[in-house]
Amino acid sequence: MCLALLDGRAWTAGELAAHAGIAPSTATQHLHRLIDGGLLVERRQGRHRYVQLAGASVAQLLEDLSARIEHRPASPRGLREVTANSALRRGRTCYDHLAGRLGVAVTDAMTRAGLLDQAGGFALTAAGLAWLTDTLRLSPEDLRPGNRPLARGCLDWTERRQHLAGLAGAKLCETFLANDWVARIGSGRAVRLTPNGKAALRDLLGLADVD
Amino acid sequence: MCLALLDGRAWTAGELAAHAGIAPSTATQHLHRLIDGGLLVERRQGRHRYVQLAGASVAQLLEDLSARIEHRPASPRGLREVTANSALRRGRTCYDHLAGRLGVAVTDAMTRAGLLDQAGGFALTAAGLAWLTDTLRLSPEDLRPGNRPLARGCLDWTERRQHLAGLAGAKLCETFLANDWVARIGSGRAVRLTPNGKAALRDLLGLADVD
DNA sequence: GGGATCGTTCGGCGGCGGCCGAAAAGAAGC
DNA sequence: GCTTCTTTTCGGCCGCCGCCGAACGATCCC
Repeated sequence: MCLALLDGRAWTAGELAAHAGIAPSTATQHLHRLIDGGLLVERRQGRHRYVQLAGASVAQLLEDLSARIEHRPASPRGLREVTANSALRRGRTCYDHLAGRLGVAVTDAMTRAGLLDQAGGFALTAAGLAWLTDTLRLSPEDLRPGNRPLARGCLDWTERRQHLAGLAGAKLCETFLANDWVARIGSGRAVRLTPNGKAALRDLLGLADVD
Repeated sequence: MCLALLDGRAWTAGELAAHAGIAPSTATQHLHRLIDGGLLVERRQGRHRYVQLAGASVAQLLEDLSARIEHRPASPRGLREVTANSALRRGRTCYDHLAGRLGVAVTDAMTRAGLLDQAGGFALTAAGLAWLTDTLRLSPEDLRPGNRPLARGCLDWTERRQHLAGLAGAKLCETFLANDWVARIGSGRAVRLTPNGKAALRDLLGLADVD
């Protein structure tokens, strides 16, 4: 259930129970504990109860844990699973930022352009901050680091490389979705690059051949 | 046992059993699992078996987990514990780098001096790298980031702020210990700043009043 | 209001897992 | 060789914990 919630969206208790293959009553117990422990927040809406990760720090912790555990690919069976899997590898959201080959490609392009510093750790450069506000038209208020860091590296589960996370990563993903540069595939966390997005990446970051 | 091992040193199975208040046979079971899971490495030496965290990434994971769990101070009882506790708060090692008020003070001083970038994330600046090699005389080969990042922030358990971790943090701590700028108190992870260290911090970082 | 859907509460079952003690194995010192 | 010390192996016990089903409550839709 935690891994499912790593997509950042709100799930109902029933969805999570079905996803995990357990009885609804069992899911209720677990969700209560996770909420009591501060890992999840709930939002009641009619007869549904939506639960969601309590914040970016919880997502980070789960990512770190899963990165350590899941080094074996769960051997997909059948055509459906294989295509779903390859879509996930190509591009997806990771909590609230971009991941997969797409996420890593954007991160690397930003690093090449001097917008990110991956040599001394993981940080947005002054040029990077200016790029977000001037070129992408993000408001500086949105990029004020509160208790969440502006930029941080998140180990990509499929690429085994770091991609951009943190506040900047979230706002970047938000912008990509709002501009229709990427679009969600179905209801999952997989995303695909639109023709618009392809052009934007080429113009803004000199990124030519992203599949 | 994991928390005890977070000091970065090697413990014997018996020490860990006594520390955790469990029977030696029980400790053996748990240590086997931790080793099988790749979290610990062992080194057999005579009739002793030393175990140690398998690396910096394990330490980071445990730090992150403990930072989420231990927000309540475990109410020290008696004079001994209070003094031990205040020593830990003043300065200690956190796996292989400096922590406590001392660690945070050094990190902040480096940030003020433009050696660290904490605004855009957490990274060593070019000036910071030069400072480590030229002023502190660290060899550039030692600071080549392999799979471990050069700099990363580690949430300080007592200060609730970030201090410098990663490769640079480890080498910095190593240098401080080698130059006798800090010295271990007893056999624990607490450290104290020596008069030499006080002078060095003043000269190198303009850090005046560290207690 | 009636029926369907979703969620929760409660009781109870089964099994896993943590724990220990006793005994044995390995290593050091005499 | 023997003793001492540390660690491991093996059974076995106990308790917790995860699981479910059934009943109930809540909500929406017709």
